Amino acid sequence: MSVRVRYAPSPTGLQHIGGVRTALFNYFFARSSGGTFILRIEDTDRERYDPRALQDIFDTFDWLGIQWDEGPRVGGPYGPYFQSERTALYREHAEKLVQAGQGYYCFCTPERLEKLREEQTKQKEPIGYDRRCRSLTQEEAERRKRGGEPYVVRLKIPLEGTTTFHDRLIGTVVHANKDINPDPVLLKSDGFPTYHLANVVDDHHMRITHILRAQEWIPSCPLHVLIYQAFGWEPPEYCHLPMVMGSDGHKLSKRHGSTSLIEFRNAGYVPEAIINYISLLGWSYDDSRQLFTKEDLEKLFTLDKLNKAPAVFDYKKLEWFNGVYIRERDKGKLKKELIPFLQRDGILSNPITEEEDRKLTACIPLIQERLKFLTDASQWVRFLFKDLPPYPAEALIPKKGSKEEARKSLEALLTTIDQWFEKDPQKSEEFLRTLSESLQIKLGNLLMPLRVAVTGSSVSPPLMESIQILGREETMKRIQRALQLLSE
RNA sequence: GUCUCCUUCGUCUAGUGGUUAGGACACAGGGUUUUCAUCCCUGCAACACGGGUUCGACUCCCGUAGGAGAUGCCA
Repeated sequence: MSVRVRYAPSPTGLQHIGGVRTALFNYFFARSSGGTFILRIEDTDRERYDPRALQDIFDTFDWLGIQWDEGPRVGGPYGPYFQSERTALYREHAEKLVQAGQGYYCFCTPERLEKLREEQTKQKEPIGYDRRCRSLTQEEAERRKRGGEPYVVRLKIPLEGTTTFHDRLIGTVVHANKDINPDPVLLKSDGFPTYHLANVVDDHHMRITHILRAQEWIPSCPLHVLIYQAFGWEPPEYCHLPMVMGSDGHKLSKRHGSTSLIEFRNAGYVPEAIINYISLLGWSYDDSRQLFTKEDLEKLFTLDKLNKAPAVFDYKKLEWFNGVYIRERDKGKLKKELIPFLQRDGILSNPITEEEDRKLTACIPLIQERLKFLTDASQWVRFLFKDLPPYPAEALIPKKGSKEEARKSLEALLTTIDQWFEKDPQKSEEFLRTLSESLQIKLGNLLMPLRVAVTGSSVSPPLMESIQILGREETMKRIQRALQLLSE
């Protein structure tokens, strides 16, 4: 039987690291085993539904380059792939359970349940439904239902015995039925199913063979198995993935920093880095390999190399991956990616001018290996496109140098500009070394004032190459201004 | 409270009875370099604890401790 797996997000919030990790593992498992990857939208919570969250799902996976074989936009033989369009199916199944005596109507109001919970908390009793409506006679229940009283459908959890499921990673897990959530709601009073019902019904009808999801679902797994059993269906194979934690050991969330993919994208992360790093959260290939492209993982991913223990999300390591992928990027592609960020920071016009485009192309090789994030580009290239912001005269003086030395350096450089400008780098450097010797100023100290004069900072891309891009006129102007600053 | 899961360097991990416990990130030091970065070298640092089983346990079993997750008409 060929593998069929799904990622089933709920459009109630932005796609985050944890969800995307689950999606990726499902996707890679499908690809590496020649199976099918399905996207199903679990939009059964009408209260929390957010259309922007739906769009975010599409945007996120488009950005990552992950495509599903069945689901929204592409369709498939087991659609529709929005649960909100399948409510008749769930209602029908819930009804079937009631008729079979596996479920029952419950008329308890949210207020009563609220009070019950309060009471249980106060008495330090286990919290859960007290199964009041379970003992209603069928006639009574039917009568109240027909009378228009709001109701939910609950599952009859066996009072005794145990429920067992097998997990590919964890092994066999046994729960005592008395410990399972007492008679969970399957169908809400608004006619929509809860996660438990919709999930099981769809996974069965969509012929899902493996369920890869986070370990936070383990506690509700026996409940799902019970639903399968109530319908007389065979449950799929389970594989509960280790959770992703923040640095404090708690489930990764907002307060740990950026968690939604859109944030990473806006912060200048590159999709290759995200995919590579996330894939190593709870999975590994061997004892040393770190670098994996999406294509690699589509071939190499295997459930056997999953880890059981939760993994702490390390922003530093992600950062490293980001640098790696920026460095090995095609220059043309990098340039295209950089433009929106540079426009956002007001460095390039929108649309970009020919002159800007020429300069940008020239400076990509200068900054590529210096970027950890796409957003870093602005600080490196601003001086090439914009006037220098004011800087103090002291900035022109090297740490182990004097004002006089700085002045001398700049004057010498200004008068000899034609001898080091527009020459090949080697000759230029040769000249500057000679100049530094004749002035008795160390090369570093000779060039630092120039660097600051031209770039406005003591940290910059390679100087001579930058100056080539800046142009002779502008360079001279900046040196003159620096000299003026020193004489004030 | 109850239930379930988990436990190797600070972090991600390799390891399936006999290893100087390996790699990566981070950190520290050094080299290359006109700054920064890249690159290279070196260092740092771990089997939670206690019992078994065994000639021999990081590896198997049982406890303890610690951590996490779940206990909704959210998923």
